[in-house]
Amino acid sequence: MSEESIRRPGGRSARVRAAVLDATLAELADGGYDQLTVEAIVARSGVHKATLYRRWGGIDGLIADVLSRSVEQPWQVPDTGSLGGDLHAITRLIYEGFTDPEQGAIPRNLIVAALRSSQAAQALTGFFETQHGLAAEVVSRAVRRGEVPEGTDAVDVVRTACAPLYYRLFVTGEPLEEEAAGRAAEAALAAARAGAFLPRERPA
Amino acid sequence: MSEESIRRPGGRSARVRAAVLDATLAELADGGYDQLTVEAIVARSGVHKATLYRRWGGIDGLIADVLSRSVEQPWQVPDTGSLGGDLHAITRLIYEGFTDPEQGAIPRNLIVAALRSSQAAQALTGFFETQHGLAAEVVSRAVRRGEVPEGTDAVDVVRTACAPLYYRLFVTGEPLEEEAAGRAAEAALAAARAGAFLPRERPA
DNA sequence: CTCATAATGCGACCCAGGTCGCTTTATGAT
DNA sequence: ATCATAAAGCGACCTGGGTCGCATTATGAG
Repeated sequence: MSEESIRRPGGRSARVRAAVLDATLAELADGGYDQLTVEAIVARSGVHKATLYRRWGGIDGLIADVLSRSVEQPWQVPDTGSLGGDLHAITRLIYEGFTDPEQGAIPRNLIVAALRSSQAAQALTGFFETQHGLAAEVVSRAVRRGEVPEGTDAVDVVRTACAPLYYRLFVTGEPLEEEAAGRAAEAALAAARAGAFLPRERPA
Repeated sequence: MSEESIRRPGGRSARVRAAVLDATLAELADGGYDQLTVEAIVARSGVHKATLYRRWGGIDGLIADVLSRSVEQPWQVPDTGSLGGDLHAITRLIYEGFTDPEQGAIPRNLIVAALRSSQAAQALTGFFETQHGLAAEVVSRAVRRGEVPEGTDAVDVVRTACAPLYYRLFVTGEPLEEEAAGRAAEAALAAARAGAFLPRERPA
């Protein structure tokens, strides 16, 4: 949206954007969901309120922008040599990313904030599409190795591994322990091996 | 919270509560997340704004009340004779509940609304705790039948079956098809059979 | 039937979120 | 260096969510 469509990528616009995004993350870090107010961001960044509304349209657009920015920073897809190892590594990454006592609050609050706005929710959809696409690579490799049957829906394996973590964190509000993350990976692995992610043939 | 703690369960309080909750559901039905405003509910129910704030404290409390009310209406846990059949029935119930072209909007918007408030999110946690507890029965039966290994974490099987549906609907925003629901059940079944939900012994 | 009072109705009020028109600044092209 | 203009600053203003004090109603007890 507000990627490189800026007419003047020179100093000022960039500085303002950086200031606002930094302030947003900072606010997200110590504050949380409810404290993420335009006033606070304006106060912290020193940018005028009207400017923020003009460029982002409000909190929603701001969160969406933060999200789309985080997509641009790719991560290293694990490659341990086995599907089980890779899935465990992925769920562990998620687990650590969200539960780290210091840095975990930022992504956690970011997702929560994104869930609270229709506009940002769309950005979230794109975010996960990207992440799923990247992560699906571990399944493709496993198919090539013959670990799981050909025709296995790679993205669905990833979804199955990740879903329980997000489910706990953001839907049911249950605590997320390390063991739960491991189990989710284990379950996805077992299901994939059993062929649960093959295109179904009969309506059952 | 606001269950039977009402001092005057007689006509008026009950009428007001019914009117407000009905109006909330109605608003949830046709409107959606963002249209769920106090003004709209007040206008539709004929109840005064101040009354609503006094009794529920705002939209958050109202949603929480609607949620806790829906918990009281228990559902029939399926018993098809096999774990696979039961899990499929459960995910199908969820699928139909949320995707029904007419009635589906209400629970969908209700969850979305609940996700948007700290207070209602707590009510959601209780809601899922109850649902999980009920649904876990199908796993307990399967353990007794010897379908899955003894020691299997029943609630975790249920979580694994349900998580992908909620994940799609409320986190990633992907569409939820019937096939995806079936696959989730299938995956949970396969994983349970393979012993993925046994207490782990070694740190792996 | 009467009465104390819980609960709602009512409207004025406050204030934070968001908008608007204008001014000022700084970017990038000439 | 100059200049047209995109973008940010600025403050007044508007709107609507949320609160307060008081009047009114209806409930349930005696």
